[in-house]
Amino acid sequence: MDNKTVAGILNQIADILEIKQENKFKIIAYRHAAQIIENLPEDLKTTIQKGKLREIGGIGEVIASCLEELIKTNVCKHWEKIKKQIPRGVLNLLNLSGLGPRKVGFFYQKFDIDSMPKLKKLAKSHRLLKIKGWGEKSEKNILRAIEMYEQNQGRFLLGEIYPLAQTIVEKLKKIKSINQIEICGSFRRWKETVGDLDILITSKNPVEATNFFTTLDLVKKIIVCGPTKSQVVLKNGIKADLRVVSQNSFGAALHYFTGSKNHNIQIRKLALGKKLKINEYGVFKKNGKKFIKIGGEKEKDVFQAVGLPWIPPELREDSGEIKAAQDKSLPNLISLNDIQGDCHLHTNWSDGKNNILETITMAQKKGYKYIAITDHASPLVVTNGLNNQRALKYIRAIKAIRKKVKGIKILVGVEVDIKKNGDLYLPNKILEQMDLVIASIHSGFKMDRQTATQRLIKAIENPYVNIIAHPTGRIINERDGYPVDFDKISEKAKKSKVALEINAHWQRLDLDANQVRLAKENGVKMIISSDAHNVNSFESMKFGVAVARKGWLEKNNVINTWPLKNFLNFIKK
DNA sequence: GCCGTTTTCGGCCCGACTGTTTTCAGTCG
Repeated sequence: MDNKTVAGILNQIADILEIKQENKFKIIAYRHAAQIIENLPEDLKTTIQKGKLREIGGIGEVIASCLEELIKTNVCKHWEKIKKQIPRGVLNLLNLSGLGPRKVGFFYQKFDIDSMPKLKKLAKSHRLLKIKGWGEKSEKNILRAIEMYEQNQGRFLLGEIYPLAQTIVEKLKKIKSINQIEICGSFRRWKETVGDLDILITSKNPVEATNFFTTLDLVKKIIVCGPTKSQVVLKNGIKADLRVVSQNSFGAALHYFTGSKNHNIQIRKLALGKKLKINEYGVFKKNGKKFIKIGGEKEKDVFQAVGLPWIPPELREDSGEIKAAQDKSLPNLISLNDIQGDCHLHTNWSDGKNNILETITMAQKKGYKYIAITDHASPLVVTNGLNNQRALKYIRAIKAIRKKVKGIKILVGVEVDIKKNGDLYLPNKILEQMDLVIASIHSGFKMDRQTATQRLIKAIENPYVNIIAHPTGRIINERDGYPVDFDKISEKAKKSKVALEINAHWQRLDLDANQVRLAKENGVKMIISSDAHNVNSFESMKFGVAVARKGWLEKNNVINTWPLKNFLNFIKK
């Protein structure tokens, strides 16, 4: 049972407790635990084996024993018992916008509604109108929520939303009464997926700003429209919120709407201990019965009020950043400007779009000091991969072109497939002619943990391999990665001077932030690569850097932030 | 259910908007 499944079970327990209207703090405890397990960088099973489960804050006796039971037997008595009380279909209704546990519980008890079709039928029958507190709008909202759910489920990938977000900001910037604009939420924290866009602005004329926003040509539907808060659904299906605050509250609002929720809760708890109140309007000090505002224009006011330095948004996941800030041990995070070279690039020698020279020209434009051309060597037809003969020609071609290029070091590289048995698709006598060898898996994804681990370890042991690309093979929201024993891989990679890749393509982001953090703790070096298949995709680098930042990486952890000499030294084995 | 440099019991973050109400519960983030 993987961590995601376990987290799902904890959330399901919380859902049931909510519908049953149990103690809300119990519910929060289960949800909190679910989030902890979901963000755990290693297998829960490993954590349990190491005896570290009970050391995690937020996991107490009850939940810990439930987790142990789940890992051991795939079931847990408490869960088995409780899930019989509320049908699965009822829980599913909680996914409808505007429907919470009270309403869902009410429908189930009063009308035996346990599925969306039944709920739809009920809303259309107008039977609800006879009940006090329910009117026509409520009925319409239920039907609208079902329609929206059917059209669009789940979160959007950051990379697909990024250009849209930029467009919205550009449009809002044209309104004179709007001063500051910032997209907050998981977008500002650079989460790999975003559920919605939280846009924060300051404006002298909130009504004008709100009207402009809700009537943008990108808007499909208006859901909420108040004087300071509005919410719309955009044409691609994502929700976007606009909040308008005054200038002197901007910092507090920025912090508040950036989240994460759990991070905010921790900060506000600290504030309570100092007899302060923090909300989206500012930091307030208690004076008798009144509260006096003592800050909030700048985001750092919030942190300062609770005795902390400013914490970068990427770290605000309630995963140790507050303690690190208290201990003055926050990492000095890597930034996009630190990247000296991109060493995973494809050209039209395999499945890339541009030729070698066009690729080099783009690298020069980006100001890189070095790059590696790394076309596929693979039996897969779709990759147009190099075989032995073409690989030799390819090497000669790059060498011929690089003679004519100045100011940037061009490395001859290859991304060679790792076969099922862990051997590489090219023989060592060809690999030894490359400056840099990336090994990666492109087929045979269905492996158990031991097989996958062994396959990667064998590749790492090859004396010519420098980098393992997209180490888990996942595609976000499409394909789970193969399960690997991360400790073993890390240990072997460290020993063999092999770097693990952070693949910056926004559909991959592989390693992910939690794995990156674990790799850092394990002392493995990493490399951030765009895996660009055309020159426009060089831009993906920022998403990879974001993953590195979310994984607490500093410059020294990432070999392509190093000067050329040090980089070459690392890949010379 | 979890937690503790005021606590092993008694707390647990905070406010806007909606839809239906005449003062508020439910939902959301």
